[in-house]
Amino acid sequence: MKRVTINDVALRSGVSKSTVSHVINQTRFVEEQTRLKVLQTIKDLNYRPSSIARSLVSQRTGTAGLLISDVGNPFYHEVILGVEDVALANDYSLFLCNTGYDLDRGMKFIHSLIDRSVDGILFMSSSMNVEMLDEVYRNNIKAVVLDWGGTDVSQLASTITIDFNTGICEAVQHLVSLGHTRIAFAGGPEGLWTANIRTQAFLNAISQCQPAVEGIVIPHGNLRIEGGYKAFDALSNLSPRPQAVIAANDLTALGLMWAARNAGFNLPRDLSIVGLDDIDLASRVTPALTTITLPRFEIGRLAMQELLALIREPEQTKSNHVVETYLTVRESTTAAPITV
Amino acid sequence: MKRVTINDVALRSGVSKSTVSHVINQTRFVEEQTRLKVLQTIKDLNYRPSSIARSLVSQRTGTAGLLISDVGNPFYHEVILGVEDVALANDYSLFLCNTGYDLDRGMKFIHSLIDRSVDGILFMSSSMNVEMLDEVYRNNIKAVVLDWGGTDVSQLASTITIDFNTGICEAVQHLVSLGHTRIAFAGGPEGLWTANIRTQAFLNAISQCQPAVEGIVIPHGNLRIEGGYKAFDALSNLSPRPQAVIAANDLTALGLMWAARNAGFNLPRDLSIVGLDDIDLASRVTPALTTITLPRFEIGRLAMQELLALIREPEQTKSNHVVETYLTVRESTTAAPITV
DNA sequence: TTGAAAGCGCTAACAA
DNA sequence: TTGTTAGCGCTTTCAA
Repeated sequence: MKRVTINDVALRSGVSKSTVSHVINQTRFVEEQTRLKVLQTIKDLNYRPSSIARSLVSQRTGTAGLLISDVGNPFYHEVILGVEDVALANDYSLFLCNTGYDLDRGMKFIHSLIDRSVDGILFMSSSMNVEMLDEVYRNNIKAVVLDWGGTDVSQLASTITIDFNTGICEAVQHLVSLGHTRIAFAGGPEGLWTANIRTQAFLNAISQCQPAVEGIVIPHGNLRIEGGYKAFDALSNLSPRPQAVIAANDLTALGLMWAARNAGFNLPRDLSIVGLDDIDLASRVTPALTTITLPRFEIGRLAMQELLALIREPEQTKSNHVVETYLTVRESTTAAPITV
Repeated sequence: MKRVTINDVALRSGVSKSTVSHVINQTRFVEEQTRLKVLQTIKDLNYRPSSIARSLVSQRTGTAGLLISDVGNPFYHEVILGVEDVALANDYSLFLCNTGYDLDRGMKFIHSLIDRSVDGILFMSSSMNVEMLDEVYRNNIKAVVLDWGGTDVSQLASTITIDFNTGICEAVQHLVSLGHTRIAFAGGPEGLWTANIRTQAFLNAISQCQPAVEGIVIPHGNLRIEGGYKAFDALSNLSPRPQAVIAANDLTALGLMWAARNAGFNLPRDLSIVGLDDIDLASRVTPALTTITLPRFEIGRLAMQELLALIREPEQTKSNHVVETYLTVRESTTAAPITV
């Protein structure tokens, strides 16, 4: 049960290895008759070239690493699909590297990817650092970094940043058009960059888009459902209570929603809620969640496309893409009660 | 910026390639002094052996394919973590292959994995078929199949099956001990094997564990939240209405829960609900969902361990593992109302 | 129009 | 105790 090699094909078709190779890769002219014979033999023997051997000579593997904090995070789900979509279409295979928010584990993965000579690495994990990027760069491996809050890495990699301002601005305008004048924002954990950037975008949106509106930040969330419960308590204690709230992510929004209902609220009448992320669940709860959508599938595609560009045109300068967010209106927002 | 090779190390340390190789792999005795010198040079040059070159000679890549229907499916989340856990500990890297329930796409992935000479493949996708398995087998690649409903494949691969009977039996007993005598089961789509096996397990549980209980199957769910809504309607129309329901999966259970609440039910008093899967969300909703737990992390670990065993001991016979499920009691089940 | 041969970076049998 | 050398399966130059 030995592997069929190019030699077997050559021998069986009475030609040399190089002819077989050229037939396969269409890399020089081969007489039609011999070409057909070779092709037939390949079929007969069910021959498939070893990409290992190919990689050794071509110095390219057709593989990339996908460094990600947590596959289970609904945010990444469609991002991964987008990445994979482009990868598959370009005959690239992806190594899954789930850091679990652990830097050491991340470094282990990076080394393993370097050893395996991947052509590129997609950094989609907050649990990365410049050291990793440096090491990757020194090994001449291309990298694309998604929405990282750390120091400037544009010398080492291409980057993709998500612009929360556009979406949050739309959300604020939407709420204002519904008559809301006090809008709360249920933020994430204080130390977390990905959370801070969202809170900041909210404050920007208020001052830039609707300076007349009063924006109230409810801090210390945790970007999970329980955080939404707590945010609801905090919100309830405000006086006067805001009738509209934008959450730092959809899970927080769902937590708010469920806590509000448990407190006897009629939704959306008593409280307009806007999420952020547009996870699967968002459109499937009742009332369906109005939320700020991140085009995640497109982000994934873009990231992989950029990586391929970097790999294929080594001279190409690294780019910094910005992806905009936008509001998706569903049922969880409604007109503010009329104040008499 | 050329890659550092074993030759560079050999030259720089004034020894031969083989000595360097033997130092690295500890595969024959090397005098302490030269050993140290080689080690030092490796550090100085920051040398890392190319696993591509290694694979070419060893005929082993240290890679495996993870064929999965949908990374976003919460069921697979912890399974993946388990797989990865064992993989990383054994210096194995995983190729992510997300079939998206598409057989053609699956076959494309299989071919790509064969070309890349993976040592083994984990089939965790309902969208597979025997043809794939056959092709993999013919290429001398090991395979482990998780919980597949198709024909017997024990000649081609090791298998892991999930035993729903144990968990569902426990659930039925739990409900009976709470005083319930009519128990509904909200099933999945009719054609789907993974759904049928669960319904069947429910019927078995009734007849084997608690034949005195009346079991009512509500068919045609879709294993999603909306399916739970519909199941609630169906359930409401039953007369007398069952006061306890087991759902084919957690999402269905959540749908039931939310529909019941929208209908003004007081939960769990008016309806005891049991889920199946124990997804993350299950413990975080209110009331927290009593559910039948699948030890998913362990399933993942087991699958990868079995694959490694197959790879490392080619003589080993393929095994068929059975993993048991069990009940996790939370808040969504309570005593049946006393019938006067 | 095709073949021979060198070489990608490594391991391991055979020599010394 | 270590070095020489023949591959692993392929691509690609150079020659014919």
